[in-house]
Amino acid sequence: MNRDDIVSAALEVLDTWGMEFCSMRRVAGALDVQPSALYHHVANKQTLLGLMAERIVAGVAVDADLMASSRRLRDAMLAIRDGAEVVATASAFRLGLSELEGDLAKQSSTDLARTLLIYVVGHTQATQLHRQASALGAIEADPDLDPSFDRGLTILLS
Amino acid sequence: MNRDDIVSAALEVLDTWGMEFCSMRRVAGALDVQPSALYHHVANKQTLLGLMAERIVAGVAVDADLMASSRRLRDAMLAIRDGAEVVATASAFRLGLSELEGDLAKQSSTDLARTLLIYVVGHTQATQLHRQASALGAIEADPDLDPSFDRGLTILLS
DNA sequence: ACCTGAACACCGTTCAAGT
DNA sequence: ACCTGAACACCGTTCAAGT
Repeated sequence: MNRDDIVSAALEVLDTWGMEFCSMRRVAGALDVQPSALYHHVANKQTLLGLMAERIVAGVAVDADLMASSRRLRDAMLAIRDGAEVVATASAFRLGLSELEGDLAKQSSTDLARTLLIYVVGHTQATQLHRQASALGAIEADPDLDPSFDRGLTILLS
Repeated sequence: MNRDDIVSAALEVLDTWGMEFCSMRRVAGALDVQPSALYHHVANKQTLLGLMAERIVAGVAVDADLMASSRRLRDAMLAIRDGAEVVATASAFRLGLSELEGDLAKQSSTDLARTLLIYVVGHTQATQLHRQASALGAIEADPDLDPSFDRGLTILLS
C-alpha cells in the first residue's frame, strides 16, 4: 500500500458514499487496513483531500480557449460524486490547484485565472449539491442552474 | 432560550474558536445547556448554519452600485471569524442567501447576481483562510490577495 | 413546552508494541 | 519501514424521563 493506493481508495469511497462519509476510517476499511496505517503515508486528512483534488483535476487540459478549458474543469469535477466540494475545500487551503491556476494565468492573467477558478469551482459545487438535494426530493429542481454556467462564464470572459 | 439566543451564542463560539470547533456541543456549553436542548429550537446543525449565515449578511445593503454592494457583503463576512466559510456552506445548501441574491438580481440580472455572489463569497473565503494560515506561519503571506478582490470585481462588472 | 441524562454510532489522530 | 490494537478526546443526534 502506498500514497496512490490510498488516494484511489479515497476517491472510490467518495464516489460511493459522498463527502460526508468519506472518513479516514472508511478509507482504511476499503483497504482492509487499520485507520492508523494511513498516517504512515499521509500526514492528515487535509493532505489526503489535497491529493484527491489533484487527481480529480489532473487530466484537465488548459489552452487558449478559456471557455472550453473551464467546461473541461467543470466536467472533471462533475465526473465524481462531490468532486467540486473536494476541490473547493482543498483549493481553499491552496492544495492541489496551483498548477491549474498557473496554466490558466499563462493563457490570460493572474486576475482572470483566479476569478475564473473561483467561479467554475463555486458554480459546479452549487450544481452538484443542488442535483443531490433534488434527487432526494429535498428541493424542487431548477432546470436553469445547469445552463446558467455558460452564461456566467460569458459574463466573465466578455 | 430561543432560536435567536442560539444563533447569537453560535456566532460567539464561531468568532472565538472558529468553524472547526463550532460544534453543537460547544454552542450548548456556551448557553449552559445540554446539547440535546438545542434540538427543541433548531432541526439540526445545517439549519443552524443557515441561520448564522442569514445573520452575518443581514445588515448588507444592496443598491444600484454593485461594486459597493459587493464590498459591503465582503466586509460583513470578514467581520467575523470564518464568516465566509459559514456563508459558503449555507449558500451551497441554498439557505439564508436567497434574499440577498434576489436583491442583487433586481439591480442587475439573475445571471450577474449569481456570478457575483459566487465570486464574492469564494474570494472572501480564500482570503479569510489565507489570513489564518499566514497568521499561524503555515504559509507565506500574499500581499496581493486582498487588492485582487477589486480587480476581479472589475473584470466581472465590466 | 422545554430541558436533562444517558446512550448510540460514529469521528481524527497518537502511540506503544509487534513484524 | 510498515502495520496493529488500543486508547484519547471528541462529534451529531435521539429519546425516555422529568418539570
